[in-house]
Amino acid sequence: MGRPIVRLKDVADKTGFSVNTVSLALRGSPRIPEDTAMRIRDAARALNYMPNQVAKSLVSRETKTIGLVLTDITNPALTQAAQSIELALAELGYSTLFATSNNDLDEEKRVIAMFQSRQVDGMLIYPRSHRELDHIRQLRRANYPVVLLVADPDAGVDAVSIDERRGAYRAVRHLIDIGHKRIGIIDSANLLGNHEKRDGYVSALTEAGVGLDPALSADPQGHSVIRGYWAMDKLMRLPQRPSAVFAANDSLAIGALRWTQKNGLRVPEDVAIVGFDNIEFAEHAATPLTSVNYEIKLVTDLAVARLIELIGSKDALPEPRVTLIDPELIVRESTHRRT
Amino acid sequence: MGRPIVRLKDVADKTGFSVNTVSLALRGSPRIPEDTAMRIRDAARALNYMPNQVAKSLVSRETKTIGLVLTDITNPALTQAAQSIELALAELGYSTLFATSNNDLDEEKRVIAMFQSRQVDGMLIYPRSHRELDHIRQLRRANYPVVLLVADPDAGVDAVSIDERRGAYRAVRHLIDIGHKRIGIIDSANLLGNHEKRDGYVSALTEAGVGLDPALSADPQGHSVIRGYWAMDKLMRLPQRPSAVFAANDSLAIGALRWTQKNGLRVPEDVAIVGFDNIEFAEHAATPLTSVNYEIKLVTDLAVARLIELIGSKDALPEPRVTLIDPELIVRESTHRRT
DNA sequence: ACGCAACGTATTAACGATCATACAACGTCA
DNA sequence: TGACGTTGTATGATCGTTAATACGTTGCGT
Repeated sequence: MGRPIVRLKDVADKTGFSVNTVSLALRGSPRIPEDTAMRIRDAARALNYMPNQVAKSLVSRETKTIGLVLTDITNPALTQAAQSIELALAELGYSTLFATSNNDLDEEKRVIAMFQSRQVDGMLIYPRSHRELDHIRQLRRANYPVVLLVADPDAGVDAVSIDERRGAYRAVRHLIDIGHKRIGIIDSANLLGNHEKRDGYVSALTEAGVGLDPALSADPQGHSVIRGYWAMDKLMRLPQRPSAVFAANDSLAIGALRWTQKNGLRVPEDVAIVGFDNIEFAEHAATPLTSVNYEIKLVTDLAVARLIELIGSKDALPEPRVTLIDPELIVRESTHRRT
Repeated sequence: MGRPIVRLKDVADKTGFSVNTVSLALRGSPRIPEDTAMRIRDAARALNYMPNQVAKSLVSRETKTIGLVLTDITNPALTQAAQSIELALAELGYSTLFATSNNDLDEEKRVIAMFQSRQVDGMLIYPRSHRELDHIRQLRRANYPVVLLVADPDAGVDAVSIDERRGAYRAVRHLIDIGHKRIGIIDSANLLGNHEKRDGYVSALTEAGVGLDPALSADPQGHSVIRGYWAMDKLMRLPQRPSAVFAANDSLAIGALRWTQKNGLRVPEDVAIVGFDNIEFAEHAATPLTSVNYEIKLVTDLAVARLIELIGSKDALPEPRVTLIDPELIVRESTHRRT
C-alpha cells in the first residue's frame, strides 16, 4: 500500500478554502468567482489531484461502469463485439468491466452477482444458453438494466442480436438454390437450447421438400478450426456423402475446407462449403468462403443504445424489446451454381 | 433510477441487531456467536443482500480491480492475452476493467488517468509505443503498480513480454539455414520505436553476412490479412523478388500466402513464408505456415503474478524487472530446406 | 457478595466526495 | 438607518461499509 492519494482536502488545505468550495470550484460552479476558481484549479493541477470516482459513485449512486459478460473471448466474432462495445461505451463516458463465463452457467451467475456487487449501472450479456435465462429475467425484474447479445424473440429480456435462424436459412437456401440436396451441417447438437442455426437449416430443407437425414448432422464439440476438420471427417466418411456443408461459424468452415485440401477434394466441385460470421480469414481462405455476413457494429451500437436507454429510465424498466438484425449471405468461390 | 439497494441497515432492521453486528456476522467474525450469525445470514439471504463493493472500496482503499489497456483487441494475439489475463485475475479475486487506446498516445494517457481516477489497484498495459513510456514511468514513480506487456530490457518499468527480437531472429535464421539469401520482411516501418522484430531480422542477416536491401522491406500499414496481401504484392513486383518472406504476424503472413495463390506461385518452392504468433489459422492455412510460437498464457501469468506482487509491496515498489520469454519456431510446410 | 474478565452487541468515527443549507459580510434601497 | 438581497464561503449530513472503541451483561473466583 501506501500509495499517496491527493484528496479535495489537500487542495483545500493548500489554498485555504474549505473542501466544499474546492469541490464547487473544480466542478465549475457559477457560485465561485473566477478568481477563486483559478487559484483552486492551479493548486489542484500542482498537486495532480484526481477525483476519486469510488467516493463519487457512493454518493451519486452510479458508477458509470457497465459489465460485459462473454462466454469466451477467443471467438473472433465476440472479440469484435467486445471491441466495438468498449468503444461505444467509452464515447458515452462509461467504462467496461469484463468477465468471461467460460461457458459455465454457475460461472455466469457468479459473474453477474459480482457485477451487481460492484454496482455496475447495467450489463451486456452474451449468455451461455439461449434458453436458460431465468437468472437474467430475475435481474430484470429487480429493475436492473440488462441487454442480451443473443436471444430469441420471446426471451422476456431486452436483446439485440443478429437473426441466426434467418442467417442459417439463407445459407442453406442458397445451397438448395444452386442444386444441392444432400446438405450436411456442422453445429453443436446443443443441449443449451442454442438451436437457432439448426432451426434455420431445418426450415430451409423442409420448405424445399428435402428430407432430413440425421446422419448429415455433425457435432464439432467446439468451435475451433480443428473441431471443424474433425466434424467434416465424420460427414465425409458417410457412405452417402453430402454434396454441400453448412458450418455454424467460419472457423469450423475453415477446418472443413482444410479437410478437403488434405483429402484431395475440390471445393466447390466435390463439396460446397458455407460458413457463418464472415471473418476476415473466410474471405482469404484457400478457397474464399461463402459466409453469412452482418455488421457487428450495428448490433453492438443498438445494444449499447438500448442499455443506456434502460439506465436512463426513471421508474420501472419499459417492456423488454428484442431486436433481430437480418444478416446477408456473401457468396464466394466455395459455393458454385451446379448445372 | 430507483433500483432498490439492500444495505446492511436493512438486514439490521429486519433482525433487530445493529449494522455493525450484521457486518461482523456476515464476515464470519468469531466475536459473533453462531446462533446470532445464522439468524443474520438467513435474513441477509432472504433480502438478497449483496455487499456494496463501492462502499467497501472507499474504506479499504482497494478496489480489487485492475485496469487492462490494450491498443486494439481485434489482434488475435492480444485477444488471447486479454482472455487469459481476465482468467488469471478472476482466480485471484480481481476484476478486469478494460479499455483500448486505439493506438493513440493521448488516448492511452486518458485511459490511464481514468483508471487512476477509478482507483484500480494496478494496471497491465500494452503500450502503443515501446519507447515513449514517460507517462508510464511517471506512474511507477508515483508508486502505482504497472506491468507492461511489451518492452525492451531497459524500459525502466516492470514488464513481461515475449522476446520479439529473438523470435524474429529465429525465423529469419531458419530461412537462412535452409538456403535463402534474398529475404523480405513485412512489418510496420514503425515510427513508434517498435522495431524489435526488425532488429531480429537485421541481426540474423548481418550475422550470416547477407547484405541488407531496403527494397526488401514492405510496410503493410496495418496488421490485417488484406494488408499482408498488399505488402506481398509490393515485394513480389520487385525486379529481384525475394525467395522468402518474414511477416511480423500470422494475419500478414496469411495475406502473403493468399497472394501467392492468386498469382500462381507455389509455397515454399517459389517463395517461403514465415509468420509470427502461431495462431490457429496459421496451422490450418492453405499451406500450413511456419510461425514463431510462444505460450501466451505463460507471459500473462507471469505478468499477473508480478503485478500482484507489486500491489502487495508494502512500501516503495521494488526495482523494475523485465522478463523476456524466449519463443520457439514451429516449422511447417511453408518453408522447406532448399537443395 | 464483590471485583474483574470475557463475551456480545452498540456507538462513533472514518473513507472522499456531494448536496442542502447556514451564515457572515457587504451593498442597496426606502 | 435598518431591513433585505446578494455574494462568497463554510458547516453538517449523507452515501454503505469497516474499524476502533465503548458499554452493558454474564460468569467466575475468592
